[in-house]
Amino acid sequence: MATTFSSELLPQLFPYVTQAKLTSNCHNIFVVRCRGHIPNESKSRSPQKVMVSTEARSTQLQPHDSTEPNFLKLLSRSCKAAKYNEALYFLECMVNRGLKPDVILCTKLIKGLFSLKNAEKAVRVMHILEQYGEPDVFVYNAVISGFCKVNKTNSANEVLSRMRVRGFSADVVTYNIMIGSLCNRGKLGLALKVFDQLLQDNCKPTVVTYTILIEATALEGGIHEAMKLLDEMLRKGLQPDMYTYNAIIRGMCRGGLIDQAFHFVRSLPAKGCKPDVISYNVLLRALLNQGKWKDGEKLVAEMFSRDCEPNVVTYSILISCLCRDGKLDESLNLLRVMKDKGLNPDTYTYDPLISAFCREGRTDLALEFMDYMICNGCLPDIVNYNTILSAMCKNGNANQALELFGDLPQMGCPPDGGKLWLWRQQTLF
DNA sequence: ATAGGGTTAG
Repeated sequence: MATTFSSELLPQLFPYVTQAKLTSNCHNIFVVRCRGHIPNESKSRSPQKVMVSTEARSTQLQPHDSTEPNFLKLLSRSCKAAKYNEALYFLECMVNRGLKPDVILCTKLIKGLFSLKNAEKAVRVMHILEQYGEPDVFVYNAVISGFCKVNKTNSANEVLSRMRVRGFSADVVTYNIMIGSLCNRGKLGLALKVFDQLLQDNCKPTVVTYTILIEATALEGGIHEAMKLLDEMLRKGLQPDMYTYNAIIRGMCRGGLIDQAFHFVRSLPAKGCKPDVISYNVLLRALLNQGKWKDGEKLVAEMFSRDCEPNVVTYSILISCLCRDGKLDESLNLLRVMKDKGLNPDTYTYDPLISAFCREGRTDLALEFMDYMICNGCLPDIVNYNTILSAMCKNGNANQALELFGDLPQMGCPPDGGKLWLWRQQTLF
């Protein structure tokens, strides 16, 4: 089958890549060159990191020896620089010297450690606060949220009882974290039970609570049920915001009710709101999914005229749908247009193009394209790699796939659950 | 200092 893209277009778009095309193992060359830009947190705990600079000298906040570093300041700096392991070290130095830990910094630190997937250390910070400082509900919410995000419900519940034992009761944010987590895992029924608990606990739901439930309900129970929740929150005097309305719009679009979605969007000004770029993106996606390109174009024009300019996601949607319809030339063209407008394509933007090259049986071009994105400051994520790995396996190039697979950890992109999937693919051969 | 939104693979 002939490729649907013109090979002349590539050199114009990717001069750097095509120039290097003839060198073998091009992918790795780019990888090595670009890896230097990957920000890498210093994990150093060496004493020379704990130097006192003049501006780090003692202030009035914490009494300490003037020959000793100001650990509070160092802690704050490390947190700001997202060096959380280092920050934990300074926190430990602080409390070892009898200084009281700062609760706000510790909350940040907990979030940061969870983002490094280090729940254990995050819990250690909570313990330090309990022992040497004064934890508050923000701290416990951060820990509960961290556990919920990695689906450790039991640990989250333990923290919940722990905070209660210490005299803190769950607030609406605590409830929203738990409700949101359940909804994300498709357990709307349980989420609604927790919602009942919230009400019995004479805790007042907020617009966020209802928005979470509306989103999940639109997905599971349909838009009709979701609209009932919208009515309920209005009856309670809660004012929906664009998060809420966009959840409704998305629900309508997902159910194929595009006309109703448009009608709803047109009614927003009367409700004191106006559609934002997300509302438009949802509508655009729905139109293009039905192949309504003319209407899509009109909508994009409206975005410009309504002072709601297309953003990276808008372009990603257009590029994705063009690729789906086999219009690779136009996709590549659009990629250039968005870059000219100063928008930075991300992994979502590039993936449909990678996918399109793969569909043409050109995993070689897909790899080159990946080099191109790396050199444009966008590191491929696991989805991008899986796109290529999958194509390689399908084309019977399992060895090539395995080689690339082996490179993932050093690319700063360790394989996900797709590892199992890869082995499943392998058994086909 | 904490909670909710749009677009990628299989």
